Amino acid sequence: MPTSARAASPQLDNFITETIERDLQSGKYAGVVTRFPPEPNGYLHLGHTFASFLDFQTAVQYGGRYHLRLDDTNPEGESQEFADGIMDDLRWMGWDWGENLFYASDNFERYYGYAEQLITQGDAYVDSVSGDEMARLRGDAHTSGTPSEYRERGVEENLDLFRRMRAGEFADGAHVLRGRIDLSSANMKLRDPVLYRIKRAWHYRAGDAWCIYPMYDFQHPLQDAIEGVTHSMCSLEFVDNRAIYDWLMERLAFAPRPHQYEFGRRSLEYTIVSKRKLRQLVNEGHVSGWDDPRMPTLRAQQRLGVTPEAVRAFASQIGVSRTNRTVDIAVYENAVRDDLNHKAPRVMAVLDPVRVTLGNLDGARTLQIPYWPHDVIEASGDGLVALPNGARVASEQAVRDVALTRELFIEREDFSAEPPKGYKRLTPGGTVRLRGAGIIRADRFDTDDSGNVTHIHATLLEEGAKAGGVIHWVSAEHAIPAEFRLYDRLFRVANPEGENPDDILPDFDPEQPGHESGPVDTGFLRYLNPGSLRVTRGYVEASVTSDSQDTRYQFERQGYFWRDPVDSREDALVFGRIITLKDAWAQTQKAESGKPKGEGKKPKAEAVVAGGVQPALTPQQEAGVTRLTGLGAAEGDARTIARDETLLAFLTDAAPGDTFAQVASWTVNDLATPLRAGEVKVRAADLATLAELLASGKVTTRVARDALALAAASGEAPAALIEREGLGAGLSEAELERIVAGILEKNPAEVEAYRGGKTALLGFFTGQVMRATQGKAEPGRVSGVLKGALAAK
RNA sequence: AGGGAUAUGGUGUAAUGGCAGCACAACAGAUUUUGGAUCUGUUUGUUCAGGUUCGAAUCCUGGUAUCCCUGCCA
Repeated sequence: MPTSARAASPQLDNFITETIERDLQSGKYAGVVTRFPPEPNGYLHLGHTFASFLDFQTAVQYGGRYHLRLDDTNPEGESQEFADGIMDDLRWMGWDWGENLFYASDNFERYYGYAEQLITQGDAYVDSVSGDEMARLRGDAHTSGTPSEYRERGVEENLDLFRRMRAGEFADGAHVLRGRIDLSSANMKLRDPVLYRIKRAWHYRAGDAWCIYPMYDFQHPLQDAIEGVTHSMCSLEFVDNRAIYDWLMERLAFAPRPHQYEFGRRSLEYTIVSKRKLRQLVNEGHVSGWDDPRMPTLRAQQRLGVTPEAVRAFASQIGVSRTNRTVDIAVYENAVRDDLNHKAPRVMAVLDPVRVTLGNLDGARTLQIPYWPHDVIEASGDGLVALPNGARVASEQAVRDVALTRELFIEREDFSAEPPKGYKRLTPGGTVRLRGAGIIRADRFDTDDSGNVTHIHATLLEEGAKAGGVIHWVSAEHAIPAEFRLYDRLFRVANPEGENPDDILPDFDPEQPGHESGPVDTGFLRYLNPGSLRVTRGYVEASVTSDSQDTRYQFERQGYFWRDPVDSREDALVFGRIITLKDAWAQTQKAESGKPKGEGKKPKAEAVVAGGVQPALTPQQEAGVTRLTGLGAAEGDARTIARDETLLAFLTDAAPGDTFAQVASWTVNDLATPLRAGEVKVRAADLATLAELLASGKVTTRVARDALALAAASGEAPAALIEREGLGAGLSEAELERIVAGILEKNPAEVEAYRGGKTALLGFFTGQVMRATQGKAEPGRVSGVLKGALAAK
């Protein structure tokens, strides 16, 4: 149920929601409108999950509206099939955008109108140089661009050419429409970006109605504005494009207008999400298709049997920030397991069978074995648990019939003739519990020529027998044969698109060419995991035949499985493994099998020795340093000031004398940033009295700095400000003690923790006192009084 | 190289001058008719060097590292 999943999602709380809350508070927008804008040229994958979740869930959280937008402005590679696929996948995830479905291609006419408006305003022009020439003229990082000879065409000529571009009078590439912004901008995006290009291509929706198509940088902001989007989120690589976004909004005077916010992408260990590489995997047959359960596409995850709730839980858990990050695959696996644990009834299947004969059992017994373990039953709120068909019943009724017969199968791995230390399953002469059926003892076993165990002869023991472990089993007569597909990670390394110098290919053949010399972009193929799909034939207990096809099970001790929705048939069952159970035994085995010890952790990056070097100063700057230190400024402050025109200029009218050092320090530490932003209204000359007040102990450092910040913003003289606010008056001992007592009373838990030894809380209390006294308390005294008060009683 | 962005345990993310917290992972123990789940506990962190401050992950200065931009893709 999407609704319950939504309710279960924890609140988004990140730098974007902070902005939204401010915007809502200030009344900038009446409500929140977001959009998810995929281009229909491929299928959605786990990476998109994050972006769509962020877009949609943010709107949900603020009671706003979310739009689905197909960003189909480049006909190449786009199709209705992809558009439909995207919509199917998003609906599977539980999203419902109702009326708010948009195709960029529906607005080609409006974009065109805005383009003419820009031309008319002189903000856009038709350029007629070749692509190569345009790239050359754009310049590079240290050369500014050169205007093309067409940049100064008149409005009429531009309009005429643009209309003829639309009319199809020119060949592809003959002309483009460019924004006239700034050819010398350090932001390359602003060097007259292309707005429209001529491209004779069949559009899957617009057909051949257009031979010019708008570029992303032009179309996207307009479409946001047309839809009434308020907060437009995109990934980090669009940071530079925001300048075009803002330019367009300003030139076309949209109000209220949307704003763009960028977030860091999330990639996932052991997966790739590059459209080109995914296509390569499909086309070259490394996987069976876009829905091969090992693929990161949503349709593949759907076929794998992962639930949308799990995918959403994952999306909400990975966090939002302004850094691209790679998420630990364990987070995804945990979300999948955690979701299935309470949804998947337990049944038994033997994937790799070996025959067991219970010599003392004649005839069949029918056992009733519970679908759920005790802990899931206990965790059920209403005391009811589900049957595979979904009906909720009392836990005693949540059972299925399982036949116990003389001939059984158990898992090959659950018998060991030479058990390793700590092995808890069946051994020669040893005992083990058959899940739900009792304890058996292995009396003897047969092997084939190569020593493989072929048959175990065992005895079912009486009640009261003891066994160290429990294994699963099925009746050889009653169980249903089935194929099992055991999926593992598609890649052997966490970062298949990276270098992986430590990687050793499993079957490395130095004769085989291509390891070193292969094209770089196919390098990821060498990291394919040869064991990513293992197929076995075994048996599943007969009870599953009466369950619905989409039942997800936990095959006890094996993992979560369901019928492959494509290949499984009534008379030829195929079960795919959604995910394994966690396997603590495998962990300890791996640990035992002697990995080199002392591997510990990787050494921290060496401290850079040259960390403390100061930049070289020009002779003139050196002279400035000498002059400033002569006036009393500290060496470090002097060096900072001498290198900065703004700070230097500010200090020219500072009073010489005892107060200079303090004023210089404030200039560097408190005023530098607002000074450079041109936001400081106070003069350095006015700061001398403040420095005197501080030096004479009339005000505390804290009050002085608060006054400084206020004065800088307002232009008022700081001394007058202190006078007006009454911040100069000292605090009597009695007043301070009263305030301290009040604070201790208000924070009993912290007081107790402090007395219990958490002395770090002294900082917390100090902060409380400073806040309560508006900084008037002297920190030195506060500490003493606090310690005294906390020690008392 | 010019511009832009970013940096908190193994991984991801909080802490908006005042207790470095949470999740996943790992480890240990308890519990268990799943070597699952659950419960308890533990280990591990502010990129570096200075500075301001009673107090810095947070403010200032400088360094380092990583990513993005120079498509008529999005």
